Amino acid sequence: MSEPSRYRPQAIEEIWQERWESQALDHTPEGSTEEPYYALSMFPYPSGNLHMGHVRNYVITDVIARVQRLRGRAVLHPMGWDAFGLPAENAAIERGVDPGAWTDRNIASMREQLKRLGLSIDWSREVATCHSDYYRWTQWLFLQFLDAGLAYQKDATVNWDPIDQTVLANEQVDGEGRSWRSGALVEKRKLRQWFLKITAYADALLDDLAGLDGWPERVRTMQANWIGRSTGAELQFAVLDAGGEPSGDTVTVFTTRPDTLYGASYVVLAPEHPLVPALTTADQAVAVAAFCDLVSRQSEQERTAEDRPKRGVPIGAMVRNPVNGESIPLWIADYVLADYGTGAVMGVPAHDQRDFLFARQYELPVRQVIVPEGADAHAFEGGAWTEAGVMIDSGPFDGMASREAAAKIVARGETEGWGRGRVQFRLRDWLISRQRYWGCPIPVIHCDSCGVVPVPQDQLPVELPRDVAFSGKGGSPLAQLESWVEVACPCCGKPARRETDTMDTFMCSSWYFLRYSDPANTSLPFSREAVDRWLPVDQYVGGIEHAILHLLYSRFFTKALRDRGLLGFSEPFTRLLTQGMVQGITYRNPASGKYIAPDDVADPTDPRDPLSGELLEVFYEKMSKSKYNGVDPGVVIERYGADTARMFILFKAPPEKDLEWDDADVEGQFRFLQRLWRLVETSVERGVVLADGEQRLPALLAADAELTEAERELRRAVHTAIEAVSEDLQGDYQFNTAVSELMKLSNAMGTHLEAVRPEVAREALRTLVVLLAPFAPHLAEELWQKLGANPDGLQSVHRQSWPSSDATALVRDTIPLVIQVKGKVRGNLEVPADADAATLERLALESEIALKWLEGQKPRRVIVVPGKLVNLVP
RNA sequence: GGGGGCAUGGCGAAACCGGUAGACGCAGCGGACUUAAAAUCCGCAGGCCGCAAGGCUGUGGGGGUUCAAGUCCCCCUGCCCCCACCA
Repeated sequence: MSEPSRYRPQAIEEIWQERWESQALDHTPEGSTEEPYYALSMFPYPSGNLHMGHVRNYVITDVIARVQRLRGRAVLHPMGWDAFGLPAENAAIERGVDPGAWTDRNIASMREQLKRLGLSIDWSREVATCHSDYYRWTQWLFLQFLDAGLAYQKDATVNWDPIDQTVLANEQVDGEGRSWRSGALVEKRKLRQWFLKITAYADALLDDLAGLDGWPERVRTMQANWIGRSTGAELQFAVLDAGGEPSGDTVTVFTTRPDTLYGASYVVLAPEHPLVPALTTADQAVAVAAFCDLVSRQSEQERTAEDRPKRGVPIGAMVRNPVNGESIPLWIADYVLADYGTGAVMGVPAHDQRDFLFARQYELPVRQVIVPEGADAHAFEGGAWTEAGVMIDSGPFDGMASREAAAKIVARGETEGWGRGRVQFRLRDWLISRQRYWGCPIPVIHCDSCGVVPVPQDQLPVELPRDVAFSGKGGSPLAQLESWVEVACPCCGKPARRETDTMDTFMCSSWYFLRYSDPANTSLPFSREAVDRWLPVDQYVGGIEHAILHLLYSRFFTKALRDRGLLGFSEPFTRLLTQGMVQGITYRNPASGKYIAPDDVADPTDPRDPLSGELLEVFYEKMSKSKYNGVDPGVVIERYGADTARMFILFKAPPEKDLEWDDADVEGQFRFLQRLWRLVETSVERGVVLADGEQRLPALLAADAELTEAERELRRAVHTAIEAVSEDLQGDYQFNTAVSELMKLSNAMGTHLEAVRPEVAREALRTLVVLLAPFAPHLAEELWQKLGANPDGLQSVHRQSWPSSDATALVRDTIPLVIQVKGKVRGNLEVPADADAATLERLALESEIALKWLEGQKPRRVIVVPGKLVNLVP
């Protein structure tokens, strides 16, 4: 016997990757009759470094794609790059490199890192949003939105960095209202900005969530909350002049509780409300001006601080409550938001906690008009009663249920002309303008004569100029490049100016999944035929951090493009899997708060600060550089191979849960793969190979129904594994238990393989290797070839078909019957598998267990669950 | 404040529709092999009592439904996530 070879992933993985690539094994079958399946990972930003979060994401999608191929589907499994964005521009500013070249280098390096994972990606369909053959179509789609009236310009209040002279995204302003880069206090500025009218689809985006039953409930809820539909009413309060007569002005409030109208003791406007200057009386002018000034200088943080005291001033005017004619004062207050509802609310202190606090502070009347059902007293103290109840002190509505009264009051308002029902959304239109260089240019031209003129389609793409200077100061480099900005108007030919804003990168990522269906199309972003063939995406996989924005924007794009006739479906992603984070072991000195690198901790069982000797806290947290708890995928692959990394990630935790990286567990996975290697090695040495005679198993089964006990056991293990793994890989993906089923099968094979006839051994080996293929593709392929008599005689294991289980192999003659007495398990009884309930009851009653525990009593009741248990209740 | 989720051995986790809780693995312990170690193989392993046979107990806490509850219902506690002066 020769020296057994060892499993050395380094020696096989890259070889197989190259061979698969040269055979175009992962190319998307076009024009095939097989049913299409689209498996998609959220594409990465090309930072240049692959981290474990990426690895987890792509490995999960890869397993899904590989399983679907084995099941006979035509699979589209693409990859691309979300390649516009600030890091490239910062690299340009800080190091003087060209953002495009910097991005392309990162893409090249990340692509190589990805390929080492053995992902079955069709790289021929790769897209990068920063390449003009892609962003040309982003621009084309923008023009579609413009044409549909879904893209428009308006003045908006934005975060303005006065030092860097640029607009910042909300995420780029820290908690103290300072720019993340310049450190300057950010100002609010009004600038003309581009928006997409996502609110036009608010109802559809909300209502269609109900049909997305392949999405996590959590994500659907988050989107629903974000859209925030609330049903209520707009009510008009007439402004009164000094003599108490209507002045002609009207204040309109939005409320979800029209039933509380009789309890309104004041009306309050946002300080920015446009009517404030006109309605302020002379004696309040100074106080109002001072208050507005104070509010405008408050930072975002101050206005949203916890326990914010509510402040306001009366502006002098009075308004009339439309339902009872009462005169009540008009205030302004900082707790009313200018950009929600009408920017005005009615103050009902008895039935709104904020109004209650405000009224108490300024000694405004608190009048209860709804009481809890069954209560007759004015029953609350210290807060507002905000639930539904029964109406009191509300004129003709007294005694009515408040829900009913709400509708009646609105109806009366509609009759009398002071109220109407209204649906309000929290969702705002999407601000897509960025005063940045490294983004997709907005393809419009501003002409003094013609106004906003779209760039003609035959002039797309509007390319980003490469000869720009990056100073990081003075706003967008595009705006400073006169040669690029100055252009003839496509309409009238007179001198005009290009739009210098670029698009939010979320624009580019809102349609990339459509482009993969038809990536080489040079006349359209995608053909209707291709997009309708492959989409919607069958399974989308990515991080929960995109639960709202990216997924909502993509849904909006899909619906808007459907209405333009560009595609024929309403939702882009049929199923969504949000994978958990990858956490690294983290050491922190609790006294100093400093993080310590694991390498600097001498003894992990007694972790000490290497400098001070203090005891360290140990916990798992999301991997990050600053916490020294990251694990480099490249290092892991170098050491254990991609297959071990894949198996570990899949086995360690269910996909949607956080995963704790643990080197010892990685070792454990490696050992498992080594065992599989030896199992096959040993079989091959015994001459058990797959190339010949495999078809003889059915003959053996037919001719020799009396298999040995070991053969039956092994076959049962094989077919149990097929059933269990198949089950784990559909519906909810349970890769962790699927891997554990492979382990069980390998354990059973370790026990029985040498004791069974070759035909039975072959079936087990073949099944194990095919089931393993989606998880550990390189090792499975290597084992597949080792098992073949002629190394080139068998096709790739990845071109096999998913095994189906043989019900006869699962049949048992006897089963262990659980005997319970009064619900407690008291023992097992081996009984014929096909025994009926009466037989089971008799066997149970005759058993020693019954004799011992019933102590001669006759059971009052006997519950028989055939195939499972008998419960004897004395 | 509103909404969503989670809680099972030393650890990661499993458990179909209510039917033997802890599969599978990590760490641990014992044994075989070895001069020795590593690797490998075999075995043990929720807790408590017991030499053992065996018994009691056990899925964050309390109650309930049921022949039977990790699983269903009510209340409580702790942790995580999202939104948040949204009228």
